[in-house]
This record gives sequence, C-alpha cells and structure tokens, in this order.
Amino acid sequence: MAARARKLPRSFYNRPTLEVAPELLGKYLVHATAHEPVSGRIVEVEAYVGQGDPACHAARGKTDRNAVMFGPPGFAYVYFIYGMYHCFNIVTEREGFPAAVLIRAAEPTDGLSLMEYNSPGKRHHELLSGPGKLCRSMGITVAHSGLDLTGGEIYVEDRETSVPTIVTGSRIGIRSGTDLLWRFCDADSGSLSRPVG
DNA sequence: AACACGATCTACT
DNA sequence: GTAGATCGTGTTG
Repeated sequence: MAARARKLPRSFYNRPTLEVAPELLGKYLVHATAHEPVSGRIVEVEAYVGQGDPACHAARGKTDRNAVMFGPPGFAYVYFIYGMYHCFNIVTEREGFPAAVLIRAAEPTDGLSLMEYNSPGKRHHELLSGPGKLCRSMGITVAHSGLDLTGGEIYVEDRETSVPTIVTGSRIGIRSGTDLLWRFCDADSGSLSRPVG
C-alpha cells in the first residue's frame, strides 16, 4: 500500500453516523486475508441510526444478534441474511448508542484474483457492487462480527485520493424509513448496487 | 415447537 | 419484472 495510506482511527467512527457515512466514500476497505490482501474503494454506504430509526436492526432494542451495535465505535457488525448472504457494517457513535454504516458497494483495487475466485464469472465492476457480493468476494462472514477495525485484519484506509461527488437517496431493501435519504453514493462510480433514484 | 420474514442476488420470462 | 433460493433470528403459542 502507498506510503500516504492512513488507517482510520477509532475517533473517525466515534461521531454522528450521518457525518461518518458520506466520509467513508472514497476510502478503501481492506481485508488482509491469509492468502493476499483484498481491497476496494468504497462507493456506496447507508446509515442506520439508533432506536429512532425504524429500519435500524436495533430499533426494537438489544438482542443477541445486534448487540455489537450497542458497543463502542470502530467494530464490525456482520449479519447473515436471506439464508445465504452476509452484510458488513461499521459501528459508529458512542458506546450505548446503536448505530452503524452498511458498506454496500466498492470498486475492486487489490486482490482481484482472490475476489474473482470467490465470485466466479463476475465482471470486475460487479465483484463488489452490492452488500452480499462485497462480503462474498472479500471473504467477510459473521465470523468477523465484533472484530476491532483498528486492528490489522479488516480496516479502512484513507489513501488521500480525490474527494468524490456525493449523491443521496432512499435506502435499499427496507420497508420503513424510506423517507430518509440515508443512502450515500459516489455519483461517478460504475460499481453501485443500483442507480441512485 | 412452530412460524414468518429479512439492510440480497440470480435466473428466467 | 418477478419468483425462488435458503436459514438464523425473534416472536408467538
């Protein structure tokens, strides 16, 4: 990785989720796997903010599944969905306030061969263009839930590239809270999970 | 113990 | 555009 790359510290995540989410666009999600590092430039995220947000997994209180969202910021919240997919989130805000940013899409940067192995037949721009595909290609599972993202296995890097043009929209795949424009996308990316509506 | 459903994706019409 | 895959979790009985 480049010398100017900087791993995001816990203080980055210990802020309001609606500030953290758009700032994650253009940063690089890295998974240092046992084989080779895989990474992608984040181009689409969604914010899930506390018990007042009806679409947040923590809206109805703490359970075994969502407990990590109630913990300190800068940890991974990964859940299993639809019987076959995983979704990767980063916990934000102070301990006790349940919030997270769902990483929905990224552009592949490092470890292309491993990601192609994990997702056979996918075009490059489709390897990470959705939360389920992103986890599958990058090798992220519920085994990583609770992982400290200031450590060396999974983390986010600022490589000081140009700041993306950001567009917002309604969050995908939810039934309530659709009035909130808490989906943030890089307007110029060809790797979004869906066009911005 | 049984059930309904989900922050998705693919294949097929 | 829409149906089907597939199973852990939370809720209900």
